[in-house]
Amino acid sequence: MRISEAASLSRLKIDTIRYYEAEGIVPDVARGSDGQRRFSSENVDWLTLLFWLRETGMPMKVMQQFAALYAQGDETILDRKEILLDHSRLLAKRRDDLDRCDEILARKLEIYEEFLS
Amino acid sequence: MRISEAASLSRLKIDTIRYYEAEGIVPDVARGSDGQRRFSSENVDWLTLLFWLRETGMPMKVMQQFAALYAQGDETILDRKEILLDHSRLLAKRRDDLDRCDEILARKLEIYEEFLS
DNA sequence: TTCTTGACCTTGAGTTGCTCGAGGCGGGTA
DNA sequence: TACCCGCCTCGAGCAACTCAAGGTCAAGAA
Repeated sequence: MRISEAASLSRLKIDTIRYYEAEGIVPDVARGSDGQRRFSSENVDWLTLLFWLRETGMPMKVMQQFAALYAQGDETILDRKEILLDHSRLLAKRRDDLDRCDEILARKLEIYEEFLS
Repeated sequence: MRISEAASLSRLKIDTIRYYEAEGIVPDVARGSDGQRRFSSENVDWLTLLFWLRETGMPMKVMQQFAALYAQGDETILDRKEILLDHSRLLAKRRDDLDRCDEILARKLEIYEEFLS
């Protein structure tokens, strides 16, 4: 498939996909005889993973590491597992942040309500 | 208190506090006779709120709006309430994102485990 | 008293991660 | 044939910091 379809499936924007490819975090994107990118469903799965990792705060540098490990093949699975476990710890921290912010908002809103009544 | 104390209490970095002030989202920071900033505990409360809003993804533009409303006084409380309610909807969306990403990570890790065993 | 240290100041440049605009190519339709 | 559409590359622009350079001032050591 072409880039627009890959974009809507992965949720990444077209520009972002091209940028990621330039940054070397999307391996093996084929090109048609017209010079346009052709994405396999494997590519799309990868892009989708990238979307979620980035959306939840993984830095580019880590994604680059992750992609480099992926490109090296199966013997790097332990390292990749470490990266994903680290990220899931980050997710937990983010959830705490959200809770904390929710509390603060609730308190502020309560004060507003008091004022408005 | 001085900027370093305000920073450690609010969790913002010193540079970020100065940047925020320059962007007009920290109202009324006093200066001592030495030209250095002096923060009141009100200032720190405000900075802390900014920290949590930003940490959870509120854009600068919205924070600027929010700060401008705050500076105008009590008759803007309804507008400020709207902004905070919007933000709390954003928090809910973020929580969904985290859950979604958690699922994806769990699935990936499962595949890794299968491979490793 | 002079010297150094440390916290603060301003200004301007650098960084990250996109995002957009300009200009160009090739394939399908009116 | 003319046009539109989706794709391409390259380079600039943007948001939100972050850091480096160079300067002031107060307090304590030599």
